[in-house]
Amino acid sequence: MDSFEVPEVVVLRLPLYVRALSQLRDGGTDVVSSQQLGSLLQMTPAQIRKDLSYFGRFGKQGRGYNVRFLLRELREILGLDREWRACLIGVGRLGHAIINYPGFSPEGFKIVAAFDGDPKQVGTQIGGFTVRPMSDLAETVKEMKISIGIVAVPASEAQEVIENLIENNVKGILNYAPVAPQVPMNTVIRNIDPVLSLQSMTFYLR
Amino acid sequence: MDSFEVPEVVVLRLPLYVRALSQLRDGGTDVVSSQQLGSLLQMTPAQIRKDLSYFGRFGKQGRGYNVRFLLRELREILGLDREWRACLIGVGRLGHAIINYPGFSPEGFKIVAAFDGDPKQVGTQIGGFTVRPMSDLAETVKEMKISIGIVAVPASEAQEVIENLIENNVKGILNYAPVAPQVPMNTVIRNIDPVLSLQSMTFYLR
DNA sequence: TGTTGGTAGTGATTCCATTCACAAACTAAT
DNA sequence: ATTAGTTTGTGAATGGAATCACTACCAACA
Repeated sequence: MDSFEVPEVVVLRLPLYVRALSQLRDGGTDVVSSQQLGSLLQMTPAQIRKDLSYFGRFGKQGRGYNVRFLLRELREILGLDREWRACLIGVGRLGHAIINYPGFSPEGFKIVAAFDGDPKQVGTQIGGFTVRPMSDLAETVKEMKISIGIVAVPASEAQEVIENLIENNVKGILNYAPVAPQVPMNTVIRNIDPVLSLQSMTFYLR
Repeated sequence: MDSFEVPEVVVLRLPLYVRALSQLRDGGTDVVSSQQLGSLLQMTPAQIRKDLSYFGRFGKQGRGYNVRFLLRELREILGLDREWRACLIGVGRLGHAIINYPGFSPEGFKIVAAFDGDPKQVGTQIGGFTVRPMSDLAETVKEMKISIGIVAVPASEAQEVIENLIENNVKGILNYAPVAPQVPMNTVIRNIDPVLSLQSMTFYLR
């Protein structure tokens, strides 16, 4: 698609629209205006309309957007109309929490394998999975068609693990380690780092 | 300070500098140039210099920045030169993981109390704390000088819990619930939402 | 003590995102 | 039909952030 002409900030906002639209649909709303959506999401109607206009014309003048239709379109644009298979690397405390997190699978993100570099962890049972050694990564990724890697290893090992994933053609990385890993341009990385969030928050709290 | 003239994006980057500088210091580096820091953080030297210039003049021309000095200054600017006390709301799986997460306290963020709305959870022991009922929030926040609330309750309860915190003068919220809560302008909220991250990632993976 | 190489700080510039504002188009009611 | 009231989609205008490019400055060394 013409992914390159769409500003990244816009792509980052699309999931917010998806979530809001899902709520509206569940609440029985059939049609919504950019005005209403804007007040729900605390943003200007103009921004919503402009964002959507990058991808097509989804609304009806004088009326608004059909909730179900727009939702379906946005989910397709984001690639959410199919299942995404992910593997977890690192089955410590954080890894446990991730594998048991109930929010992923309803949204189509399925963790299908767990790995750990520590031989003591390998073979143990976690959340229905047998923990695999890192040496199995290549084979498992290929066999299970894994396209996303969720990294929950200590900071010191994160870069190495991520490089390992990338070598095995995993192009999406969700990184929980408190580092800012270097990745090639064709891979997509998202960092989850609560400490960074807190550290910028305190600036405004002093 | 003159918090209002500093763009928020700049404040969001300061913690990245803090982290990189800490690593450099631990690695024995005394002086670093914006060039070096830039290649470490994957950003342009000019941006780093401009960012820092909002707060003062920390470098020496022809030489660079003294790592320890700049680190100390940035930590002070961000308010990281003191301890921040936080409470956790919600002691389910996610809450457990948060309370046991070892990354907070080395950075000066101490969780000092845990709450839950579920009467069955109240009184149980978790990570060294006795879980308190929500009715104790006001008193505990005041007594323990809590300034940050970490929200790990189901989406349906998040808005209410957050309003409760705000009413009790907690002005910083770290929200793990998959919602975009509405907060007054004088409170600072940061959302941790891995599903949103994944949903924007897939756009580029299709 | 000059000279070379390098770097910070910063106004000017460019680039990009957001907002504005309006024509076109739809609804509903008279 | 006509009209009044909405709302979209979008070019134009605005606003703000990133980059450029230059000056002032520092260190090292011949």
